[in-house]
Amino acid sequence: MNESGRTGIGPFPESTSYSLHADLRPSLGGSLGRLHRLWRQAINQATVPLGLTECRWAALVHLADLGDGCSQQALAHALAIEMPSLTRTLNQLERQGMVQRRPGAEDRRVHQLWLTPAGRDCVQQLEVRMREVRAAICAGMDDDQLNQLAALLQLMEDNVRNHLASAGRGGS
Amino acid sequence: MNESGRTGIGPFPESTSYSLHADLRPSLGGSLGRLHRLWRQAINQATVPLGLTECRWAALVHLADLGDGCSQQALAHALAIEMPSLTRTLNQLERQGMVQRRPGAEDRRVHQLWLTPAGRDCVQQLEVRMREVRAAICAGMDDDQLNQLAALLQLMEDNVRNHLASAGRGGS
DNA sequence: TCATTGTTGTTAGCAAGCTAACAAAATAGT
DNA sequence: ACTATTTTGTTAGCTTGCTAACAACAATGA
Repeated sequence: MNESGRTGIGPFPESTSYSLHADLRPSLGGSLGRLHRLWRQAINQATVPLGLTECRWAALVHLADLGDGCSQQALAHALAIEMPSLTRTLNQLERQGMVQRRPGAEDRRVHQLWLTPAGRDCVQQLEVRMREVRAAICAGMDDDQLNQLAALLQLMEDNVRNHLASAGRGGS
Repeated sequence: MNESGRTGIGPFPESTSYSLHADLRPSLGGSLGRLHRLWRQAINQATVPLGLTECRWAALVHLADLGDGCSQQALAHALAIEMPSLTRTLNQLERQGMVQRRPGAEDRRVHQLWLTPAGRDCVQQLEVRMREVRAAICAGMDDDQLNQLAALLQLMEDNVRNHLASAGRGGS
C-alpha cells in the first residue's frame, strides 16, 4: 500500500521548490489547486458518514451563517458559486430533508431558504468535525501565521477579481 | 452591470473577516476554494485563445518541466490528479497534436509522453501569458510574502497528506 | 395600460475532478 | 515454469464547477 515513509504520496522526489517573482516556474496556482483538492478530500472523509459532500456541507454551513429566510442569490454569493450549481445542491439537500424552500412573501420570484431541525442538527455535527480537520491541517501554525495567510489569500482574491473585471471589459 | 465600485462582486457586505484558531468560522478552506476557482478563471481567460483549458495547459507545462519520455504515472503525480483524469486530458492533447504517446521500450506497460513541436511552441506562449496573470494576482506582494505564502501552503499540504494517510488507516 | 427591461431561479449540457472495475504487462513466490 | 500479485493505463459513470437559454415575476416608461 505504498509505505515509502515519506510525506509525499509516491516514490517520486518532491520537486516542490518555489522560486521568487523573477524566475518562477508557474507552481503557485498549482499549489493552490492541490491543496484545495486535498482539503476537500479530508473533509469528505469526515463528512461522508453524515451523508454529505463538500458542496452540500458548505451550503448548509453558510446558510446557518446567513440565517433562515435568505435568498438563493445571497447564498450563492456567500459560496462564490453560480446559481445553477447552487440549484442542484439545494435540490439534493431538500430531498435529504435538510433544507426547505419557501416562496417569498414580498417578492414571489425568490425562494427563501430554511434549515429544518435535521439540517440544524447536521450543522452542529459538521462544525465539530470541521474543527478537527482544520486543527490537523493547521498544525504547526500559530495565530500570526494564520492571520498572515488569510490576509495574503484575501489580497490575492481581490487582485484576481480586479484582474478579471478589467480584462473582462476589454483589457485584452 | 453592477457597478457598485467595491472590490467584491455583488451588493453584499464582504463578510470575510478571518478569526483565529480559537473561535473561527470555517472559512479558510472556503477561501482556498474561491481563490482557486477565480485563479482558474483568470488563466482560462488568457489561454482559451490558445485552445487550452486549465487541465490541459497544466499538463503541458508540467510535462515540459518533467522532460520528454516521462510516464503518465509521473505526470499524474506532478499534477496531483488521478490517472483517469490525466488519461482524458492526454486524449484531448493528443487529438490536438500537442503531445504524443509512445510505447515504452523497456516496459511495454508504460506510455512515454513526448511534446510535439506544436506542443513546445504552445508551452512557450503559455509561460508568457501565465507570467502576466501571475504578476497581476501577486500585485502588492513582495518576495518575502510570496515565500511565506509558499511555505505555509506547503506546510498545510504536508499536514493534509499526513492527516489523510493516518485517517485512511483507521485513525478515525 | 401595455411593452421593455432587469432579476431570480430553473433546465440542459460541458469540463474536469473522483472511484470502481478491468486488461495487459512485469514481478514475485512456490 | 506456472500461478499470484503489483503496476500501468483504460473505460464507465458519479459529482460539482461552469455557461447558455429560458420562464416567471418585478419594475420602469411611453
